[in-house]
Parts: sequence; C-alpha cells; structure tokens
Amino acid sequence: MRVDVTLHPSSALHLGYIGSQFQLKTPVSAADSLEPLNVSSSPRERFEEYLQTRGLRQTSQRKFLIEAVFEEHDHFDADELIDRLPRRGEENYVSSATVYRTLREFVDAGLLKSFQLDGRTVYELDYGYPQHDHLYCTRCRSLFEFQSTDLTTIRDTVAAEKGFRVSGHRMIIQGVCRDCGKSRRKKRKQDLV
Amino acid sequence: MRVDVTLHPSSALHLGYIGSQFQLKTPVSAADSLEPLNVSSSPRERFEEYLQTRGLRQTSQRKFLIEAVFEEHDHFDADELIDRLPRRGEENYVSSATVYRTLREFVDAGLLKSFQLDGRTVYELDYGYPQHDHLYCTRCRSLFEFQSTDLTTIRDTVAAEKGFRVSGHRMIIQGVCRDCGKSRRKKRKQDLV
DNA sequence: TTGTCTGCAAACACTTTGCACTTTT
DNA sequence: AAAAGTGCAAAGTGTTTGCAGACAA
Repeated sequence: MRVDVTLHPSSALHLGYIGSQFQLKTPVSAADSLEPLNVSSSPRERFEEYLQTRGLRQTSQRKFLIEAVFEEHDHFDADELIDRLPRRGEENYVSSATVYRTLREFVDAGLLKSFQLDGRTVYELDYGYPQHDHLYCTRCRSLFEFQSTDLTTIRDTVAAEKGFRVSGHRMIIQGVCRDCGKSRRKKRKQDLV
Repeated sequence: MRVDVTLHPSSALHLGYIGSQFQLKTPVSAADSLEPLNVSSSPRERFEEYLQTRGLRQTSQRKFLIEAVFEEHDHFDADELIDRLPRRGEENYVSSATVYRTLREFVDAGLLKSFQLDGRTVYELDYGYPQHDHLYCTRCRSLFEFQSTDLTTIRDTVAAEKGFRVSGHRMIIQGVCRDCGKSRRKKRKQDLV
C-alpha cells in the first residue's frame, strides 16, 4: 500500500530526540530551505536503532544509501537518487529494487517523508526537520518550503468538525515562482495552455 | 505532462458562467458534499463550446462520456469510471484509451479537476462547484470535502511572501474518519504499523 | 546456521501512443 | 475530401515482487 503522505509510525520516538547534539548539514541548494533542528543522533544512528529493534540487518547497501541520501538536502525521487549512485559494475552499486525497498524503510524509520507529485514519489528529509509545506513552480518544477502554524490550526479545526483523527496533511501551493515569473512575464494568454 | 493538480486554463470563461440557470444534480453519496453552484449552461453545453472553439469534433463517445461522468457526483478514477461503462461489445462501449483521452479533455475544458492520491489520478467535478479541499481517511480510503476561506488567505499570504504567482493549491488532510475511528478504536500501537 | 537481504528479471498497475480504420465537418 | 477521433495492441512509466544465491547475526 502506498499513501500520499507517509508519516513514520514511530513519531513518538522521533520527537523524543529533538533538541540536542547532532546537527544536520545546512541544505545546499536552499535559498528557501528551512533550518534543520538539532537532534540527538545522526540519521545513521537513528536508522541503526530502527534496524536493531526490529531484528533487521545492517548491510553495506543500507549503510551506503543512508550516506548518499543524507548528503544531499533537496527533494528527490527514486530515479534522481539512482542517477547519482554508482552504476552496475562499479563499486558500491545498489540495485534499484534495493533502492526502492530502502527508501521505504527510511520512511518507516522516520528519516524521510514522501509524497506524490507529477505522478512520482518525491522524498525529502524528515528527521530533524520541522514540519513544513510546499510551493511548487509549475514552470521550472521546483519545490520551495514554507512553514505556517496557522495552517495546522485550520487543519485541526476542520478535522475536529468532521470527527477526523488527524495523522498529517499535505498542502501544495502551485504557481509560478519569482524567477520564472520574471523571465516569461509577457507571455500571452493563449500560450498558457 | 501531468501536474498533480490540473486547473483548467480557461478559468476566466468558467467564472463568467457562475450564477445563473443551470443547476447540477445534488451529489448523492454526500452527507459531506458541498452544494453545487448555479451555472448558466450544462456541462455538456460547456463542453460543446470548448470543442467548437478549438475545431474539435462532437463524437458519440464524447457525448456519452459526458453524461456518464456528470451522472455521478463522487470522486472517481479512470478505472472506476470504466467499470461502470458498457463492456466491449455492448452498446455505447468506449475504449479505455478514449476514456483516458476524454478525461484529460474534460480537465482542459474546466469540467473536471484532477489530483493524485495513492498513486492514481482522481477526478472530481469542477464545473459549477465551489473551490474546496479534502479530508482523506487512510483506513477506508474515502474522501470528504471541506471549504475554508482562511486556507486560501494563508495560501495567498505565503505565496506573496515568496513572490509566487498562485494558480491553485491542493490541501489534503489525512487521518481516520469518524466511522473508522469508532469501529477500531481499541487498536494497540504495535498494530498501527 | 538461520533467517534476512540482494540482484535479477519478470510482473505490475496505470496511462500513453502508433497506426489503420472510421467518423465528423 | 480533409482532418480529427477511435479501438486495438503495444509500449511506456514508475514501482513491486518471486526467487536463488549471498550475507549478517
């Protein structure tokens, strides 16, 4: 089963770790990115813990992937990730089946969050990052983050009215970003189709 | 190209029609559905207009599909629609290729809106319906609608801050609906994974 | 040793497309 | 007659899965 937004089931544990020593690298491509929170252990330590408590194994592929994923701080999909991993035959090659399997584990472990965009599954770092939502530029297809507590308030109010027990939400604002707006400002209506 | 939420490009025209004679049937399955607005022409008339202005043709399949789609007022995906259409060999059979093609046209024409959920494309009536968002029950997988002008206000504020020109948004609140909450209230934590 | 994990290839679900034929204009 | 639309089957995507051998515990 695949849910549009997958929240890690072990969020209690997760929250327990917020606010101490480990600090994630600041996002690179990220004029608009949010500051990471401090967390008590690295993603890698956290994942080890997750594996241990479930009797799962620490394989070279999993170790390699966690480094690869947490090196970058952008949104990515499975394909983009696979593209920047070693090819078949090269050292540290990981099959795409394993990449898919491992990404799901990262989501379960609370390290990544995933959602659907343009038909594919997009992942982003979750562990140590504050809750946020996205602006999506339909022209250049990039994602920008924003935070709004008001949004959460509305969410909870609406949910309460309908008798819903909330587990999360996904808000995506679509439009044209500043840069794309600049470069193509004079587009005529008929071209917008 | 497929965008998570597809807004019809001809919304100016669309809006021009709100507020007159034609009134869509009230949604059926709809304890939680919103009231349709009055619009000046039926979806069918609107689609004819759309076809004419583009030099496209009125085929029996298109006529049949528009009736079939606007008969129901729920959310649906291509598969569900195909299921309630005549089978191959029967009268009025429409191939699934044509169903897919036509659904895209309905979206272009501003009759339907589409978005992604659980990996598939979900459609809902747009023409003559007010802007709204969704609650999604992850247990029974049903969608409920809600309206919130506050949400739109937040959206516009956020977008303005980031220099975005907004074309739309998609908010989905996930959780467990009232009914599902009742029937499985005593689930233990370990089962929730 | 035991059970998990991996890579491979095949399967999958959903959607799109090329093409020859049909239909609308 | 010309252009657009349809059905069919085949091809695409993006992702999952069955299985035999590889490996961590």
